[in-house]
Amino acid sequence: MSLNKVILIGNVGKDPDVRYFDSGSAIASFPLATSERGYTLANGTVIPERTEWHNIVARRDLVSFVEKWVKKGSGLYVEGKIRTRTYDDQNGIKRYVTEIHADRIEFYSTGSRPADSSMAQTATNTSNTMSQPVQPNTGYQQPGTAIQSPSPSFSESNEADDLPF
Amino acid sequence: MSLNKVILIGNVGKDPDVRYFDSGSAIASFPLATSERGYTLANGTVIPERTEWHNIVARRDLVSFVEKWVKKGSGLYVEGKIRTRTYDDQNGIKRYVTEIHADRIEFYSTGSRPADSSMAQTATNTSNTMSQPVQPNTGYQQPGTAIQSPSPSFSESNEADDLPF
Amino acid sequence: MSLNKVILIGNVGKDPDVRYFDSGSAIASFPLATSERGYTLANGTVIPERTEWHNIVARRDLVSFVEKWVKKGSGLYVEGKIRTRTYDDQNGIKRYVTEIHADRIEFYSTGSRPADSSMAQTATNTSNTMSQPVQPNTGYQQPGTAIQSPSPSFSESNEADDLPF
Amino acid sequence: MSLNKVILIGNVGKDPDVRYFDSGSAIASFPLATSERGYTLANGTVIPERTEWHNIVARRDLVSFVEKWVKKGSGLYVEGKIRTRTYDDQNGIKRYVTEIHADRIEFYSTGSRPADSSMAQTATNTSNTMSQPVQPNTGYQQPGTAIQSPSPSFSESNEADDLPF
DNA sequence: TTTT
DNA sequence: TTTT
Repeated sequence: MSLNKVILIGNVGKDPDVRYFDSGSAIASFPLATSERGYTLANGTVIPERTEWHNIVARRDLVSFVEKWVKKGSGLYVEGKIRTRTYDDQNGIKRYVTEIHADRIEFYSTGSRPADSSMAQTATNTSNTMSQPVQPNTGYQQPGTAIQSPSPSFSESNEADDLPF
Repeated sequence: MSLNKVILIGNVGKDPDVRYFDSGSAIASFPLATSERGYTLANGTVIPERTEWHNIVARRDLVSFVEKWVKKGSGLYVEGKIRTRTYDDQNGIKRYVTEIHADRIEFYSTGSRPADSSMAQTATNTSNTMSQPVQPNTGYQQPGTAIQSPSPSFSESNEADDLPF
Repeated sequence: MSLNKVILIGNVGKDPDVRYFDSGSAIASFPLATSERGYTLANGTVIPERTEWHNIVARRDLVSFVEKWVKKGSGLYVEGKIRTRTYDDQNGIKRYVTEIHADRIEFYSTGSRPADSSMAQTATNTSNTMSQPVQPNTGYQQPGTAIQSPSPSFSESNEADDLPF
Repeated sequence: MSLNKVILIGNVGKDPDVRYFDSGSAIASFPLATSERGYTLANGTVIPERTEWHNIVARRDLVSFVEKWVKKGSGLYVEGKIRTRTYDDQNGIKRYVTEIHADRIEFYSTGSRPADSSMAQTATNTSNTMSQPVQPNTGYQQPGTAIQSPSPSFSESNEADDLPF
């Protein structure tokens, strides 16, 4: 009887941090910015642009995707849930930090070039016929794709649909 | 080029706090719980239930709606955006708090009784033919309504659609 | 530069239809009802309840989940995208049918019993310690779970999070 | 116990059709395209781009917004619910058409110019200090705005927040 | 019929 | 700390 759903489109603030644990699991995290454009009211009041920073946390299959493709500046579509965790800071004071635990991460092309979507979508689809990105971290690169309620990056994206309709 | 969207269904943790300002504006806030049911893994590991608390903030027209109808225990559907603000605590330490700024709040009946939705939906609809809730805060009351991509509580909900289809 | 996202919570209208193809692929489909509660306007006009029927289509991993667990009456959370396809009817007239292609399907308990969520969540999690539903199709059964931006039924749901936080 | 929610980002296929009724109500409708980018599978299979057309229906306050600002080519963010209605075609055959009844419509800038968002947002905010678009239908114009869980076009968008935080 |  |  509960729903906790977040949908974000924004830009990555810095290269993801990826940590591996002895258990074999891993976690990737990075900041994502969403921006509300400023405007001016009828009475002349200027409402400035406002940028919101979200702490994105990725686990399991999403870790390798993030590690391989997500960079500072990447334009992303992120679905997930809100989680607030507590920790004690250096002064022993209880602190709260709210994070978005991602269930889905997709590139969201910001409009410009007709990006090649195939290579970034599937961890298992490495031997495809598409050209690989040559200099993946040179500024604006986005293996991006349009999102149609973006299919799960790993389980469904690039599988063939050999169905009669 | 940005999207910051949150959709929650959960229960209100305590009666809302409503504050009025000299400017004439007002703000209502309350905690909302969403719960992830626990489960047991194949290997026997027990994953306990997990409850997430969200700080909901309502402004403008939503304030009077919240003040009038939302109580501890209310089952709500909330749409909004994530905002993190900072403040200095009593020790002058910068603190962060993440809130959900609501764009839409609707009652979400948790299934049981065929609740009467009309009275809770519209601030302008006070003289309707429906009975008012008598003891609005006695436990499980929910003026609730099913949600069909719930229409804005105040601008669209109970207006007649005198259209030919 | 595109988004096509649907989120539904409703009830299954009849047992799913599952079809298998020579290629090895399969498809499951079933109707899902969402209901808008009726209400009475201030002027006395009665707006009746309205039920919307959605054609849900599931593919790949979701097929076996649907086949095994989804029944007439099931309360479901469905995420997906809208797709309209055309076909020629028996009179050779072009017809349109709009479907929701599911990316995620979860049970959504309608409140009542503290349902046991584990068994319905993971196709690979059959040997867990939880009791199986005995009479899975006797009316109100729902292996259901609360949804926290429900994790992918198959790729993420019941995996252990052996992480330090 | 129901949710019927659609979120779309796409482009308008042709200028909206606006109809007025004797009752004083009005309705606007237009097609919106969302596109799934094509890709090539590992085995060489080419999956072509796929465009989905959605029938958007706007009522009440949204009508005047649509009439004034939405044009063929406009990049829009649309929230609403799915509705399928029936009608008898010229041969007396029952036909179905699925529409998206919009609860919210916002411009979604496709990246390029730093568009001025103020004028398109609020029907009541006509005397603001922002310049009005001079030739609103000359191709690419978009009064657009970034969307932060976009605030209701008419009830909340450009109101001042004269709150102390 | 739109966009990239 | 990102983008427009």
